[in-house]
Amino acid sequence: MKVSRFLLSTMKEVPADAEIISHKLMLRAGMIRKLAAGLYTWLPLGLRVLHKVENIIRDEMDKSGALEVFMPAVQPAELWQESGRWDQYGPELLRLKDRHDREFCFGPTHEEIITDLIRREIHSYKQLPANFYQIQTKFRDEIRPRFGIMRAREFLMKDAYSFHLTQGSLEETYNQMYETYSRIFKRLGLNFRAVLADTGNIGGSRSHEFHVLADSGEDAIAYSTTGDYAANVELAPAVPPTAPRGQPSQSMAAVNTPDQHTIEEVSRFLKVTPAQCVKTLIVKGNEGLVALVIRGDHTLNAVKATKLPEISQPFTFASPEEVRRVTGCEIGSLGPVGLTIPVKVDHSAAQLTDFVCGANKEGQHLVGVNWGREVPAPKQPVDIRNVEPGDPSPDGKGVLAIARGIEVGHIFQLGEKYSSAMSAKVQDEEGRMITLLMGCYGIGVSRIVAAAIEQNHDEFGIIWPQTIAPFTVALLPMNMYKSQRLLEAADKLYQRLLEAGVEVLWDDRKERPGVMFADMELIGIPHRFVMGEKGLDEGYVEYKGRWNKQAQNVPMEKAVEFILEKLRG
RNA sequence: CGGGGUGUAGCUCAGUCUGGUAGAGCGUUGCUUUCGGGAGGCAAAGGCCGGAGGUUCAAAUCCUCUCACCCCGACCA
Repeated sequence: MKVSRFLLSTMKEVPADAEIISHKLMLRAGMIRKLAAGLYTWLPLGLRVLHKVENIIRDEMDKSGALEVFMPAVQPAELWQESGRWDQYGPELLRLKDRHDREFCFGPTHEEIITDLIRREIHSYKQLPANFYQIQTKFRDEIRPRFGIMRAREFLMKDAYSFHLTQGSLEETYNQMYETYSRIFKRLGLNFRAVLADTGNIGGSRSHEFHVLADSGEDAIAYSTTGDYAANVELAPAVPPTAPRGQPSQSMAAVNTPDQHTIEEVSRFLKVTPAQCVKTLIVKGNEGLVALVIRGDHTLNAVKATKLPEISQPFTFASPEEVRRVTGCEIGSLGPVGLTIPVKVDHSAAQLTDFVCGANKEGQHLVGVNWGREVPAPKQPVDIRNVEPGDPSPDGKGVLAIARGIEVGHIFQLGEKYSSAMSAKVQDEEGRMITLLMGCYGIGVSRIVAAAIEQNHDEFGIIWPQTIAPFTVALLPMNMYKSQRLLEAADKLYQRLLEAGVEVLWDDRKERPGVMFADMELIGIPHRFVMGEKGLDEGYVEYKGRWNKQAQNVPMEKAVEFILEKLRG
């Protein structure tokens, strides 16, 4: 490709609304342009990368034996009503009506569609197991689209759905997908980690997420520093303390704590550690309000809390008015002592003796509080906090550390959730109708492009992993339009590279060298040949890898072979 | 959805408080130069000041309404 025939829309300045590095670089490199909130056009440069990602995924999925299909993006409401998700999904589901006033949605995912297809097409156990995938545009009406393509509303996703007669077969395919995903992310040149995950509103049981490790990641993942354990913090269980609760040594007393509301303020004011305090959070339950008590230095895990039978879904904090009605005081002075609503206590908080808590009176806290004395001892402490770095690993090996990750893949064992709701059944060997078991496996294709940039960039721009670079080699002749023989030499090398199947981008613009260098570095082409009159005289081209500090000279006639060698290596 | 903010040239932004003929830098086009790191010079094109209504002799500027976009937001108890 010649730059003069390409749309190279690079920018020096950064559009004001880009926050994270991948968003800035994708805009500056001319990969994407925003149309509206969460909606992006892919320019030719970006699309080349997107297609590379897509093709690697397609290749590995095909190798795994999965079959590609292509389902409609727009889906009839009936199927969603049948699965029950039409009502469950909420405002994230973009709903539409056609001219006959029939209801549709723009698919955020395709469980209903594939299940409908399979129940019509597959009738015998002999056709199982089966795994179908597609690469499709999805739409989720996110509350707050941000970070460019990273959290867009419209995005490209690879989703696969497998069907099984037995749990064993489901597990086999699940494990195979786990391996396939690992190969895909490895080929994409990403530093990633598979972690245990919550199943969210897709439903089902067992689940892993694949995260690209990056500080800008929106998810926190907990992993054992010595063992194999890794899980999304949403899910990672906090190991309950094993030691029995100690004996009280203080008597309870109320102290004045004027204008001290946060744990930090109160603990500093009273000269105790946050871990010696408890915080009381009041949330909506299925029957009135419920108080949740956790240790002052811990944070609530809403995903875990929502799984308690007493807590209503979705997880919602009580409003200040509701809190006042139930406790008679403001948020900021709450405590478990004397509460009349149900109280659920985290394991670590239940372990405390002589602790500090709000007095349920404005400007007062209680010290020397003890379970089983001023407050009923929690009969069944619960796990409702986020794990912290240094907590014991749930598998008993080592302690946990926390890293940030970008979720790029998610695999689930759905079980019968959709197949039973939509009665997708086949006959087994004995002619019995068996409800299918399902697995589902997603990859955020467009998000991967952003994630790859988060992991691979420097002050000059993007540094593409070889396998997804939009072009392999940048060919930069210096002042070519002043030298006919340089132009001819550049053209010759260009043709030779093309014939060798190398994706070369020839900067044939009448630009100054600085502009060419800056552009090619910004758009992240991994290999660069620079040609000048001097090199021509002496029979070499200058080579520099995008990640190299130093350039080197390569004999002109060896240039193609040199690149091919680099690509093999 | 709640709170905050921003809409002026393709991009980044001044100008708005204090009303009086629309600005800069970058980019674009043409010419020029000593042309290996976004260089210099000359010239030019390009804006209903997000939209609608109002106040005024006069509105980018003041008022009202609207639309769009951005940021923050339940782990505070």
